[in-house]
Formats: sequence, structure tokens, C-alpha cells
Amino acid sequence: MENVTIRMLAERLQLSTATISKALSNSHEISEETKQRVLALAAELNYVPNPYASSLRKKSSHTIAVVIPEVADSFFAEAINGIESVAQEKGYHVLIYLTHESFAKEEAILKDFQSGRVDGVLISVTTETSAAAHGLTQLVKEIPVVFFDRVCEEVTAARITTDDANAAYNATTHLIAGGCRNIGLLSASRQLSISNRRAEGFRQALADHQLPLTPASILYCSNDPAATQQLLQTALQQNHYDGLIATTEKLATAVYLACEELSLAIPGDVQVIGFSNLSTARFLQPSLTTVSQPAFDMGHAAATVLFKALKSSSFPLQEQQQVIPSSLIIRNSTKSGL
Amino acid sequence: MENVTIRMLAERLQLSTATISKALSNSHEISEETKQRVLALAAELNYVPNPYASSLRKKSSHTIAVVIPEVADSFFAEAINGIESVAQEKGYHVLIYLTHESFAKEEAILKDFQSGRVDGVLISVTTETSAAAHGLTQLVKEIPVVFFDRVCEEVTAARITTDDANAAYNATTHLIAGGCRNIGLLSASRQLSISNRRAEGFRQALADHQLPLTPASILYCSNDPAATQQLLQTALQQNHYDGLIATTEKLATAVYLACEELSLAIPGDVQVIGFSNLSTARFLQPSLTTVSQPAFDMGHAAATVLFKALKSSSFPLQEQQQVIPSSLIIRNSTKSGL
DNA sequence: TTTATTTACTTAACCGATTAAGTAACACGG
DNA sequence: CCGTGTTACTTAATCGGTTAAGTAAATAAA
Repeated sequence: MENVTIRMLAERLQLSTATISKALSNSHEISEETKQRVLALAAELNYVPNPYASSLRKKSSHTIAVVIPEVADSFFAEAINGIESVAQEKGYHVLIYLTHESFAKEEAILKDFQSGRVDGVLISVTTETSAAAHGLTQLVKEIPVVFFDRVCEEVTAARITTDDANAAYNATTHLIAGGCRNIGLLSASRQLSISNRRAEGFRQALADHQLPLTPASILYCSNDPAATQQLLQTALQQNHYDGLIATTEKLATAVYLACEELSLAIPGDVQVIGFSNLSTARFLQPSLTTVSQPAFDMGHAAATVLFKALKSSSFPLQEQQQVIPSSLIIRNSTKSGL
Repeated sequence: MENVTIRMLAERLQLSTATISKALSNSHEISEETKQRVLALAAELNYVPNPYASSLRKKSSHTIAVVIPEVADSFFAEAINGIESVAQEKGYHVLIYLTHESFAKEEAILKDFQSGRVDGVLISVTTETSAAAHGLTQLVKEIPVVFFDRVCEEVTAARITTDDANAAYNATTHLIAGGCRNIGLLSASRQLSISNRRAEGFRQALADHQLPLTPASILYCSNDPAATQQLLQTALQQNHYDGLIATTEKLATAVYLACEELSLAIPGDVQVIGFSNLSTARFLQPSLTTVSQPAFDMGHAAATVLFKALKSSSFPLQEQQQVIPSSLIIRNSTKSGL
């Protein structure tokens, strides 16, 4: 059985395809009676419009893209959840692209969007993405783009972030209050703005408490788990940190693993804070003190802002800057201040 | 600046659009010299073909859909990872749809696929999906469909699953060996085939060890976390289980929470096994004995099979049935057999 | 009664790429 | 020298909706 098209409906009802199209879109040009007949036949024949024909003509795809480094991370998974909830409500489709932290992949993906495949893009950039992100610069000129969490500061676009500097400041202060004097910050990137913001908050907190910032204070980890593990173990042995802040979920788990390997007690030998949305954080051994990011809300907010721009081209999308606060949830991997 | 089209290239080079199209697809009908000129201009003008024009004409979208209950679950997140790795390699695009365990939503999503929006579908059905899944029955007649993990047994289609019955049998046996005599199975659905398979393995193990199967042996939990929590606590108080098997990741966490609330020691009072892919399982308090599913591999396998069908219509997709083994990883939430 | 307007359509162009069918120019075998 | 291929294109139809522009008939206004 062939696919049912508007032309078939037209022939059966002895009407023009234009009439069918207008009837289906509830145009005022069509009589109530005709609309009913069209709708009835469409339902009977199980007519489903071809989205690509429509997209081609209307130059809009009713589809958005989500570009993220990875999906097996509870932050991104929850963010997708938030995005999808809005998209589903608006009847939009969601294309997912994973960059696996590769800038080259990201550029290739973004280039494809110049084809009109998607009406808008929600993106959290890779750890490698830098100012010279040509694809991004180009993209924001062509379609609505919203950054969430990992923004590219050099590019003017809407941004949904958390209070990274603040969160890091508070986390650091919490460790200091718990007695730490030699704190290490595990960072995922040198160029990522959220990494730098977190480092900034960290530095500020150290400074405010007259603690020194040494080259060993900030550890830049790569995207390779094995290398990170190696780096971590070496650093832990050399520097005898008494506090660690893991700025990504993967790094938090890596710290637990490294401490296990080196038989370091948490929080006895090292206190640990993780930026994470792990639902299991409270059941970890020891339960993990976390900077918990509003992942779902950020995804939701990002999508909401994007759809406002899609609805009205006069919406000042590029000016949208929302900072959604994260919260420090204190558990047993850190010692409460005395 | 307008979007660059094939027609613009044609005008600039004083060629027909047909020539451009063929040159771009490296047709033998076009001279090498012309191909070079076309490619050069395309690169210069940054030409990106309109995917929807192409899809409309070719009746293929180079897009697949992934339909899953949720994304904030490490099994599904990893499965997406596996799927995406194959899709990216093949140059396909991935649309994500979340059903949130709602059968109605699932049906609506599947109906849309009759439009030709996607070339193929990878699906893990909802806990509500039953034999009367009209949308599914219809869909498999129209485009290639591959079930992964949660299959709908009444529908004839390719299936990528784990050895659910076996895994549950082994998990149960492990608990019995550890001294459990009153084991509860926490199930997510009455109709889901994987749930039933797991229940089957569970029952078989009980029978093989002369342990009774009571109405309290299998606990059917809903999709509502609060209700599940309530149910769990009540059941734990009434039945004094000495062993529990949580057949989903969410249920495993729920058990930990309930035990904490009721001050039940794991594994002292209750031993616990979870079906889960949590990377943090080994760091939980106590570390969680898991039936670890090959989530990435299942996604990878499902996508691989789907693409074989997309490449060759003679590929016997519906006969594809792969069972990828899961593994029981014994940790401290259960007692090893003496 | 005549003109203007509204209603309910139809016609045909269009979105941008693909492709079946056609063609002109040239080469080559017999 | 003719017929048959081959090469390298072009023409035009097509995919399935959408929409600007047109039209005939009915209704309202002048």
C-alpha cells in the first residue's frame, strides 16, 4: 500500500490539493463542511503528512539539535530530559549529536546545520573548543543557538549556566572550614569557560583565606580515563592533598578509584567534593558531598529560551543570559566545619 | 546571504543543475574536469546540500529514531552511546524520543514514523506496552525496526536482548548460596517480556532449590518513585526479606533508600542485587552486586543490524535475534557462598 | 440595480535536489 | 561511409506539501 498523500485525498474528494492542505491547517478560507470531510477521510486513510515536503517548502524543520560531549553522564542525561520535555510539548523533534569531546567532530556537526536541517541548536561545547571556533561563530549568525552549561564565551549567544565561580568558591570554603590546607582542583579543560570560572572561584577562596596557590593546586585532566587515573595517582602521592574538588562527574568517580588504589581514606586523608548529579551520590562510600547542578532545569530553560526565539524572530535571543544556581550538598566525604 | 543551492552553482558554472548534482555524487557521467570545477566552487561557496530536498526526492532520510522510556538511566544512556557510535560512522542522524513509560506517548511517536521521517527505528518499549501494540505491529510492516532490551514479543522483529532468565536465575542462585531463603524480586512491569523472563529465571531458581514462591515473592513496582518507595517500605516491613533482586537501576537505588529509612543493614539484614550499569556501583555503601548489562554493546549491535537492513533490503532483519550475555558482578551487598 | 466584498475554492509556481529520458559531438569498427 | 557506442552533458518531470494569485458565485453595500 502506497503512502497516503495530499493528492490522494484530493482525488477522492474531488478537490484540489491546495484545498486539502488548507483544510488540514484549519485555514479560514475553507468551509467548515469541507474541513470535516477532509479530516474524516484523512483519519480513515491514516494520512500522515510528509515532514520533509513541508520542511522543504516552509524552510523550517520543526526539529532542534542537541550537541553535547557525551550522554553517559547524569548531568547531560538530565539536561536532555529537560530539553525533551519542552520539545515534546511544542511538538518538536530532537536530534542528538555526541562530540565525545572532539572539537573536529563538533565543527563537522555544526557545519551540517547550515543545511537547514534544524531550526535551532542547544549546545554544550567540548573541552577543546576555543575562541577560534569558526563553526560556532558562523552558526549563531544563521540560526538560533543556545549554550547551556559549557558556553563559548567569545561567541555572542544565549547562555544558560550555573554559578560556577560561586559554587567553586563555596566548595573550596567548605573544605577550608573542614580543615583542608592543601586543596587540589581537578579541572577538565584549560580553555573551557566553566572550568576557568570554577578555577577562578577556587583561587579567590584560597586567596580570601590566605592559602597559597601552587602549580599543583590545579590539575588538568584529559578526556582519557586511563591517563586521568595515572595522573591522579601520581599527583596524590606527590602532593598529599587533604582536599580535592572534582569538577566533573567522571573525575569524582576517578578520585574514589584513585583513593581506593592508594588506600587513602575519605574524608580522613582526603576530603572530596564532586560536581555531580549522580542520584547515587548519597549512597556512595562515603556519601559524596556534591555541587549539585540543576541539570533538568538548565535543559528546560535552554529549550524554553530557544523556542521563544523560534516563535518570534524579534525575541532578543542573544541577550538571554540565565544563571541557575547550583547547591552544595554536604555529605560524608567532607568534614563539616567545627 | 542566501543559502547556496545547486542552482546557484549551476548558474555560476554555466551548467545544468543535473550536472552539478551528478558531479557532487561523483557520477561517471561527468567528466573529471567538471567534477573538479564543481567541487571547487562548492567548497568556495560553502555549499551544504539541503537534506530535506534530498529526502523528499529519494524517499530516505538518512535518519534513524531511538525510542526509549528515559535517558537518565545509565543503561539507556550507554545504549545511546553504542547506537550513536554506529550512526555517526555511517553518517546517519539520530532522533531521540522519550516515552516516559507512557504507552500512549509511544503510540503517538510511532504513528509519526509512518510519515517517512526516519529510515529505521530502534526501540525499547514502555512498561505498559502490551500485545495490543497496534502502532508497533503497523510499524514493522513499513520500516526496519529493531527492539533492544525491552522487546515486544508479540511483534515479529529483530531483537537484541540479554540473557534475562539466566541472569535472574544466577542472581537468585547467588543469593541462595549466600544463605537467603526469603527472596523478593522487584519487577517493573507485569507485561514487559524482559520482566517476565527475569521472573521466570527467578522462579526456576527457587524451584530448583526447593524454595517456595509466594505472592510476596514478586513485587510489582510502578513508575512513580514515591509510590514505589512506599510499596517497598511496606513490603520490607511485612515480609522480612533476606534477599532482594532489583530488576532496574531505579529500583536498586530505591532499595538502598528504603533500607536506610528502615535501618536495615545490607547485606546483614537484606542482601541486594541490582540489574544496573551504574559506574558507581562499586563505590556504593555497600558496593552493589550487579547484573551488569552490556548496554553499549547492545546499542551497538542493534544499530549494526539496523544498518545492515537499511543497506540491503534483502537482509532478513526480522530473523535477527541476538542475546548478549550479562555478567554477575559480585560485590559487598551480597554474601559470597560459604 | 450596480458595484464592492466576501466566501470557497482552483491553478500553478515553488522549495532544492534527483533522475529518467533525451541529445549533440565524437570515436570506432566494419 | 554508415551504424553503433560512448562521453558529457541538458531537459524536464518528480518527490509532497505550501502559498501567492486568480476566479466564480454569493452576499452586502451604494
